[in-house]
Amino acid sequence: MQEERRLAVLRAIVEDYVATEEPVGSKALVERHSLGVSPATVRNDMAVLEDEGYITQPHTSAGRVPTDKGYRLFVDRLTTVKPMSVAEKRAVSTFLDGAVDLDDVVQRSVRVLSQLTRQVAVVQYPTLSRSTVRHVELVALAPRRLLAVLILSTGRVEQRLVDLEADLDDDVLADLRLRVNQTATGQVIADAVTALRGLGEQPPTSPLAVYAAPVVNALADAMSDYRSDERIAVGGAANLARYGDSFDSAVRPLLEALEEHVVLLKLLGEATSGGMVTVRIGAEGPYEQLSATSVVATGYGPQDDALATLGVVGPTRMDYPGTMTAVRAVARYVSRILDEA
Amino acid sequence: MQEERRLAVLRAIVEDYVATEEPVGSKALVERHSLGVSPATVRNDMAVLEDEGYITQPHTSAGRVPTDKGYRLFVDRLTTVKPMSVAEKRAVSTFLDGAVDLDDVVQRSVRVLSQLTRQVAVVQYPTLSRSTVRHVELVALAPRRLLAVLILSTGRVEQRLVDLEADLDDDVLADLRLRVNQTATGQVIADAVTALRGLGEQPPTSPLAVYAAPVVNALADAMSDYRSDERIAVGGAANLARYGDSFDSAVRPLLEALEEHVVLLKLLGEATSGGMVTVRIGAEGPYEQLSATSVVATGYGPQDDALATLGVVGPTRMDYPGTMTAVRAVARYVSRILDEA
DNA sequence: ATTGGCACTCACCACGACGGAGTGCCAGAG
DNA sequence: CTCTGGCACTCCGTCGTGGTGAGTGCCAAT
Repeated sequence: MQEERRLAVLRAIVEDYVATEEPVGSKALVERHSLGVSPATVRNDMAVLEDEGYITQPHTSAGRVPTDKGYRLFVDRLTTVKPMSVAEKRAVSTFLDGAVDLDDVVQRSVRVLSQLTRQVAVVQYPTLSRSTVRHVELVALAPRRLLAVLILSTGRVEQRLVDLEADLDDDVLADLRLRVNQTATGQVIADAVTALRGLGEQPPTSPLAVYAAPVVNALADAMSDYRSDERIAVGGAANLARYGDSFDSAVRPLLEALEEHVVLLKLLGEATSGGMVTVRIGAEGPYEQLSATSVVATGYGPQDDALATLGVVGPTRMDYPGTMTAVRAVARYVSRILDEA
Repeated sequence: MQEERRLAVLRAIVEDYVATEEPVGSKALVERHSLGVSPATVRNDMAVLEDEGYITQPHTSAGRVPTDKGYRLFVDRLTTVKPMSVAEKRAVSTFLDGAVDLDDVVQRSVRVLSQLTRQVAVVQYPTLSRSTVRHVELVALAPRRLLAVLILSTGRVEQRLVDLEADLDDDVLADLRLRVNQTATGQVIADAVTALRGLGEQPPTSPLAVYAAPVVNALADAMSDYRSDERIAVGGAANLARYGDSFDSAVRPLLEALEEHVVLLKLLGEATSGGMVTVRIGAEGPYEQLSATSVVATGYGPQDDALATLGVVGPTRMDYPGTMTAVRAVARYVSRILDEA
């Protein structure tokens, strides 16, 4: 009985604190929420909640503020899924449907997500590891230089300049193009890399010998290099301005992190699939300096295959239910678009 | 005589204010710079400078602060070119030399520039308007869908998905590819667009009729669309954290501007070439809200052809000589790289 | 034209008083 | 055993107060 009410109190505290950004006291609580008990009772509950570590008071005789542990409990057990408004849904779909290519999809996603959550949004470009090679194109740029273009099943296009040690011959180039495509097209990129390596080792007598190696290297480089060096898009940094207070403690380290894409990737964490949204609260994350920020993320990809991750970062004091549904919705929608492509 | 000293005083004020970020008084001035006159004299000079609008005092009986007009005079007449240190030069060259393709060059430039100036750096991707079409590739993705890849002389690659109204035939595709390349390759993109439009109008009897139009449209779209929607890279936003004070007045609007690439492009302004660095100070710029920020920019491109612009944005109170040389140096270096490619 | 002197002006800081929100505890009621 | 009303206490934030010091403007002297 009392246990239930205590949780209700915690929920109320979190909601009020998120809304007002100010420590919330017992009196204000019973006024704003119809808990059906008196402030004194709430005070007792709050004392217990504080003992258990779910809330603290910044100073004696100030209201209470949720701790990381409090937010955790709130997220795990107290959130009621809040559906998106029709207007929001339409906004997402119309905005994302206008995308012309994969890059555009990602960039638009960042935009919608940051606008929807009024937070900093981060979207990882779909990982290549599971994608396959659609086509390889070799284009002569100069007598001894060509451009290798790699087209992947996700629609992503990678390019590499290749310098040769001998002048190009159109016929040889055509031959090489044919062979490379025969070897790589349709393969998952991991397999394509090994297959190509084989192709690179031509008997020195073959007219291909001079060209094959550098081209193969460039392609393999583009593939494997790209797999680890995963790109991401960031948007909504202007929302950081809303922090107002706590500039040094929260905004500065976050601004720094936003430029370090490696950090961001680690922050987003492992992609989870199937509509599961991961929430990492404050110090639960891997970075000391970001102990005042939370991450709400989820995986996305065709067939809900979690090719990549998207999410938002924001202050621990954030609207978790709203953010979670927004993240989930955008992930779903992007996944569906990738399905179609 | 006095006129000269007054300018020296202005220079000293600007330098001190930039260094200390605090209003500078007459006594401190004569101590830090060997002006050879007494504080009282300096005070008289400062009174004149204030009358002429080059400096102001934030409050009565506080030190003086340069006005926009003061910075302008400083930049136009009082800056002594400050060469970069050898270490800095080497840092720029080694960092930029590692770039693998055009995108990488741009991204690395942003990084170096922001680190060098400790300011927010902005680099516009080379404009396409003067670049020529190197090659067009058409790749079948599905029976009724193909990917059009546009390769330009700058090394940039654009892609567009094309949906067809009839199933693809390999021969027709090859024919189309050939024709498109014959029409477009080597042309400046403006010309390529008109030439392609002609190609799009096939007699309905031709087997090409069904395919040509959508493909041509996609390509023309990619070209003309891209010309206006110019991309830019931004870096060093973390340096905004150094503003510390004046958060609302300076950081917030700037953060907002950084996401609006259109705004940034306008801010960078027209590309200037030939080593000329443009400085726009505070309210001289086109945006009311950015009246506390200055822009230092210059054009760059192969043969110093000002294909695009790069620069930094920062507080009006910034180290103009240092920033100008850094911007100039990076622009030179990037131009040289583009020359080679 | 420059300088030293002098009175004046404020921003800034430290100090202390005070009001108010909020708490913890206790005794009484259900 | 749980809830409630009352009460004393704590402490943050704010506001006025006065002192301090950097800096100025003006003036008479050099």
